[in-house]
Amino acid sequence: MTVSADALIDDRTDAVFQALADRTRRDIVRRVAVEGLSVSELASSYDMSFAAVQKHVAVLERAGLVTKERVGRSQVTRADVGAIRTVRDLLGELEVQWRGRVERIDALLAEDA
Amino acid sequence: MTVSADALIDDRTDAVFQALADRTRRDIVRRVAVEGLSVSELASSYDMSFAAVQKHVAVLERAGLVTKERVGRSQVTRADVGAIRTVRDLLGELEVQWRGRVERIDALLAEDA
DNA sequence: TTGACGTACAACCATTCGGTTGTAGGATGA
DNA sequence: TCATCCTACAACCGAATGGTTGTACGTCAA
Repeated sequence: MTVSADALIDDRTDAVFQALADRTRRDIVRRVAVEGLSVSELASSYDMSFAAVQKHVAVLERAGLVTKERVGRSQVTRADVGAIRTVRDLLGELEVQWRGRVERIDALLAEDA
Repeated sequence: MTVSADALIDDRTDAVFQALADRTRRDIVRRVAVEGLSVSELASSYDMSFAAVQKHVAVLERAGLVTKERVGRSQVTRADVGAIRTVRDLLGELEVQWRGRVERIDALLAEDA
């Protein structure tokens, strides 16, 4: 049970970091964090085809960083509330483990002194 | 000047997120955050070739998340002190922008009430 | 000196990625 | 209704990724 759960978490984490590993997608997240934007509004900001931007939004959506909501004929994209916090927490966990290492080093230094 | 500086930051950020977008590499970072490990010590933990693990370490090193130090015939890998914090700060920045959006929504709700 | 160990790196392979163009379908306004 | 706007998606392409095996080089111990 926990094995498959861990695998799911890993899948999710893979997807999230992969999604953020592209500057266009990071820029999209920044912009839709400020206000909801349609795909075509987003597309007009970048020097690439509409389809390319559409793919980027799809990647972000699959990673759960962004949600889409149909409004009339446009599809309004918004940053997901909890997702960014989740990523930061993952990094925070890493930082805690790293801090443990630093404390060990400090302890060793104190021992020498 | 600032343009090229921004481009460099983007390159770095691309590399960091990309490096963390693989569960084996995340696991390596976690482990070398606790204690320095040689590449072969790392390699013995994963069900893949030595060369594959070596490549993963190289990716982490290029992203600046990890440093290698020669000790005898082994190459001790350690998590880089500032790097993880840098990544967390990047996420923090995103979260600040997202929080700005939430405050706008709160303001609108207050207006209605 | 000679093995054995730890590492580096090249070459190769299948798959994924980031981009393109083209086609098709649902919603809107005249 | 009909032209237009916005979106969706398939097919394709070159480059990068994640893995493999094989070869070569430095370092240590006997």
